[in-house]
Amino acid sequence: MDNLNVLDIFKALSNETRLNILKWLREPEKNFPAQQAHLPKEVSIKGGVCVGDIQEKVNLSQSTVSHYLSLMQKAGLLEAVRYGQWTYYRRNEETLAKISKFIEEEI
Amino acid sequence: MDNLNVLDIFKALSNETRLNILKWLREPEKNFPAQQAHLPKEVSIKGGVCVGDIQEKVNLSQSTVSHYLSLMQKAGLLEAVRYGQWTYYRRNEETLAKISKFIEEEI
DNA sequence: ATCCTATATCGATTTAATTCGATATGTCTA
DNA sequence: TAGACATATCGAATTAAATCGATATAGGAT
Repeated sequence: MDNLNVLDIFKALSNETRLNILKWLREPEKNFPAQQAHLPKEVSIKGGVCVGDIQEKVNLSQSTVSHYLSLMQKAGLLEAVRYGQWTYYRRNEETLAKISKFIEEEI
Repeated sequence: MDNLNVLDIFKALSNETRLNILKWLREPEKNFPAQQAHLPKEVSIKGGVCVGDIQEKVNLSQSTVSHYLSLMQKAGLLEAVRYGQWTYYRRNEETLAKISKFIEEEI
């Protein structure tokens, strides 16, 4: 949570599926039709999509997708919110903005 | 030369030494004292540093450094200018700018 | 307590990246 | 043309990433 772990971020971005996940999470409603179906109306995890919905879309094993999401979270690209038995992942815009700035200013 | 090869770019950026090389090439005169010592005064390869000077600084084998530079060039992060027996590598600012924009707008 | 479902972790296998020393290529100089 | 450098490429060894199925954990429902 502290400073950017630039190497882990670039490693996480070096994979087509993971890039797609990030891209799709820009517009969760559009890309994940069943989005937040498990949440009661009064709860909302803005921009969050659960692991199962993501897995269905990427067509890789459950363990692989879980691993990918965990990698991205550790790199700071995603944040996770747990609701009941579901984990909702959403973009961490702060890191995305920082890494873009980092390329402009420090690389 | 065509469009961004985003995956190759991120892979190239996923390595500390390669990141350092890019960073150092922002200020070649400062980071490579012997910079362009082989060039006659009337020739200038703006921002370019030869493989040997880079190798000396990173302290990896000649073949590894050559390979790194080639990777970065193929990814579009560097461009190479040959002068005599030397190859001068310099930053390709266009790609750097594009990748930063890509993160902002498309990931 | 038991079962079901969602997600995480483990262990193993396959595939890709790192890194080297040796060799090839290309250019300059004598 | 031969030798000396600078750089590139090759082949091999080691290390890391990708990916899976199986199993563990944790919450919800009966």
